[in-house]
Amino acid sequence: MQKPGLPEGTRDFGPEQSRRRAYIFETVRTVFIKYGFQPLETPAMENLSTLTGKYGEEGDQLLFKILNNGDFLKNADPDILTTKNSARLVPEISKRGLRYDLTVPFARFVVMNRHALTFPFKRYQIQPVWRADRPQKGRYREFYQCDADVIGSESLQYEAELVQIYDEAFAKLHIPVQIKINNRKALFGIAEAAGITDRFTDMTVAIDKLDKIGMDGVRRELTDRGIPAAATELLEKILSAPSINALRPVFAASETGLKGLEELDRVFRFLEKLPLQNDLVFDITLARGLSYYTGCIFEVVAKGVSMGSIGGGGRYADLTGVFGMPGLSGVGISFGADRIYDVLEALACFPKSLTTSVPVLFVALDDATHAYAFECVSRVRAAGIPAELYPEPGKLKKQFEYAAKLNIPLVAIAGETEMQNKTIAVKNQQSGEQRTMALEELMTTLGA
RNA sequence: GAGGAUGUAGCUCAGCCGGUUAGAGCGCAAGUUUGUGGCACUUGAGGUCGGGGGUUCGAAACCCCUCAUUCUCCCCA
Repeated sequence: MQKPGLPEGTRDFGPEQSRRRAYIFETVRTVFIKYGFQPLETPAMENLSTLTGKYGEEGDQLLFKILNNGDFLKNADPDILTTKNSARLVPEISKRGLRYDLTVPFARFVVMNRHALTFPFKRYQIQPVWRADRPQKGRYREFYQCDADVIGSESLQYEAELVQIYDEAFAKLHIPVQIKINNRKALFGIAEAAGITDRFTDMTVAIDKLDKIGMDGVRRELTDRGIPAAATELLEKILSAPSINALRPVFAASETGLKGLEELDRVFRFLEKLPLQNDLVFDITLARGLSYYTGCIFEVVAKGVSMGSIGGGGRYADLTGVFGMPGLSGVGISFGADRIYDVLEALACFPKSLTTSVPVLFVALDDATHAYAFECVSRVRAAGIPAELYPEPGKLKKQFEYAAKLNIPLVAIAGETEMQNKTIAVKNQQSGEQRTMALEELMTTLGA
């Protein structure tokens, strides 16, 4: 016998968890559909060549690789085998991997199906992704993303729409959030102003941590990364007055920087007269890791819960270029369903109705009434009402306990008398009240 | 990749410096109640103390190794 277990960072979802997760997916999906996004599903595994090189060096290490089938060592290069160089061995023995996000598979899909698609193409996708990261709080090795992307248009209208989607979905989920927005071009403008465009990535990584490690920490980080003191000083000045208008003079010499501010301005103007239920804030320190972002970038954090970001996204000018279809601009957002789950739990914000499986349980006392109850439960189901019948007639104690444990609010008892009178004794589990009624009345109560 | 923490009953955990038959709460099963759950009481089942090795008269406890889980950093949803 072996002890059962799960791979690190993965989880089972019991009935209640599954119902709660479905609630999150449905809420998000409903909003996606409302904004005209179309469903898409792609395989769990992709060719490794599709995935590698898209997420930076770190990302490649976090990819789950799938071992080739068959005698995969037979054709592997013997030199590589003997040198034990893992990095070089991987392509020899693995040609597929689990997807790391939904955006790259989407780009692959768009390129492969360009003739069949109408642009701008808006798709949503709700599927699991896998990352070989070290699991910790709010971080799993298998987790769901709910993505909405539109590709084939540069209109900033879509940035505004995606903000509305975030706002609407989180309002529906009753999670108060802060939607942060920034623009990679604005970030580049800073680098230009500071004369450190060659250290752009180092710079963004450092200032991204401002709210976490403070200005002193950022200064240290910049110095450690070898950014000159003069540039650091200027950065400090810029970060201390972070509003779109305040940045304009700084970017006087940076065309890209000004363009970034302009784009941000457009997005805010779209939304100006349309009140949001959550905060939309410009945050110049927001950087986001994925290197393919080129324009506006988003991140969502829940207020009052320390959980990292529960959503993120942005615009990428040329995501499909690597697959041979350049010049197609896209913008998208992602909801981190698993973290949203954790936040909803921390906030105790799940609807109570999600704990009930069926509204009524039928119970019987002996074989004869069991048959009668079977008829009753069938008729109730035929009317479209979920219902259950306990499989063992007799001991009512057991049957009532079953109803209590499954949170079933009504128990319908079929006894000798009820069967003869074509009625059913219905007990309300919460109030303890019990009344004998015709089956039709029960169905009416349950809203048939 | 770097560093901490924790592994004892189905679950959550107690078990202090090594010392008799390893405990509690919850849960589970049966009963008090053969047409009525939650409450109460009674009884019962259930443990290779993560695994391996070592120290010792004696190890759940101390040491080493190993496996697993979890948290932090890096990075991210």
